[in-house]
Amino acid sequence: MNVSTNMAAEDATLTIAAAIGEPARARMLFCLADGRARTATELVLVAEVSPSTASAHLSRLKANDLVRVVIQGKHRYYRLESPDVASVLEGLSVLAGRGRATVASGAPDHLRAARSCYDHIAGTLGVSVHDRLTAMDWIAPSSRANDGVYDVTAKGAKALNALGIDIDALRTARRRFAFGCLDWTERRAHVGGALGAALLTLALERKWVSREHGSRALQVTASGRRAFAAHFGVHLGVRL
Amino acid sequence: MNVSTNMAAEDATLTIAAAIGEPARARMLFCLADGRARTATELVLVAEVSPSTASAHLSRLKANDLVRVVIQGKHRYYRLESPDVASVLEGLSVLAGRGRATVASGAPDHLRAARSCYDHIAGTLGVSVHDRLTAMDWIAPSSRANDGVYDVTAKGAKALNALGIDIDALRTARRRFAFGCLDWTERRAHVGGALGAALLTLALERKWVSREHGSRALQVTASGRRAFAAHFGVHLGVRL
DNA sequence: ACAACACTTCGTTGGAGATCGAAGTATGAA
DNA sequence: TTCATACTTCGATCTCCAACGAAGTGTTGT
Repeated sequence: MNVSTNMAAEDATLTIAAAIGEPARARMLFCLADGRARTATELVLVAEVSPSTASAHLSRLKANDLVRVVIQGKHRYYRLESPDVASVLEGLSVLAGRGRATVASGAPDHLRAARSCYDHIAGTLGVSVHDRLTAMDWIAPSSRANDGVYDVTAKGAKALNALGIDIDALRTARRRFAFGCLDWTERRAHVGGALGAALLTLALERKWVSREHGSRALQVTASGRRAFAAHFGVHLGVRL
Repeated sequence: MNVSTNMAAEDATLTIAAAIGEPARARMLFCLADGRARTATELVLVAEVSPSTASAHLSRLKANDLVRVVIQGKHRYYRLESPDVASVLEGLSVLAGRGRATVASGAPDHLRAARSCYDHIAGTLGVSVHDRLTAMDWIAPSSRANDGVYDVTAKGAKALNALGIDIDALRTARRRFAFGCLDWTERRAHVGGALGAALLTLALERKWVSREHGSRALQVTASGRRAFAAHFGVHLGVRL
């Protein structure tokens, strides 16, 4: 039983890796890595293959639980199945980058500083926000330790509500409320789940950050710089 | 420049994924995931291919910096290039396991509890040891924050030396002294690097844990249970 | 009802790469 | 020296799967 389950697990793992390791599929996945959903036609364009070929690729990605699809009228919206997929993608790219580009010192600065991971904020900005939220006791590891899930404290709920985040609404969402999402480049956690998504949405709405076209990079605006300092005590130095 | 580097990075990442996503190569990598080195012939056996085929696979893995080889006489010892490779392997297997086996609730218990990751202790045991070492102020994040690297405190050096770990020797080793190695199953860090390896070696020597044949699982012995409690304050309950 | 669009399914083709055996190099052992 | 072992390189198959176009299903708009 031990060996056979091991075999099966290795098999499934290998299949996942193979699914990622094909140019057209990889392009699609990287395109979805910012957490936004795209139609099949949009993915046809980034994959640079015919619609029929793209369709085959997408159904394979779906079969392997790497993407999830929601049908809306005559459009099919594809998105990553979970933030974990984005994390693994990032892990692989760290491995890929280490060989020759150690000189370049990790990711490009604008990507290190702030970027989206799935639908929340990652990079040094994301990690800093996570750390401040923890330090200020706005969020705390949930009762069941070791599973990386967070709860919002009473103090945190008050403060976040004041910022315009409806904590109660978030709690009733079907997805995990908040969890520590591992960031490969930083080797630290940032806030994922419904709360993480709400924070990114807030930051985009208030124009604290803006998405860079066709990239996961986030630009922190001048007002955003002030806002992160005022609300969270996160000071984005010019360093790095 | 932005787009082109993005493309190149995606290309490299995709190549890594493809390298893992081939049955024979995946079997080799999983075999090496416990951090021990094996000869090419041993890997021929686990890959279940001819020597010539295995040779081609190994040179590809080497070209992609997934494994490193050290030639010793007429033997070639292959080992994973870094703990990061093992981590990515684990990340992929978490993705693979999530689809159908959510019912089985993550990894098998004996793997969750204690296992080797590369050459250090992972699983709940590894995470607990990491947390206790931090809580007792034996290790602390190094001056350059956010890079996941740890230093040993004076207090920690004394205590670890008393346990038979030669801290000074570890410091002169070419590899990183200690860092937080991300554990996908636990979503928490355990101690990696030279210190992590030394801890596993110590635990094996003193028979606190024993390796399970052909698996990364570690069996905690009765005396190990007592030792982890006495030396580190890690109490391995019967729970889970 | 009909046309335009968004995708998928099917059947065929083509090419990359996994495989092997045979032959070659290097090390160690008798 | 000679044989055996450990591993690689080379050249030739062969298998798998990505690719496409053509035809199908389903949805929206007019």
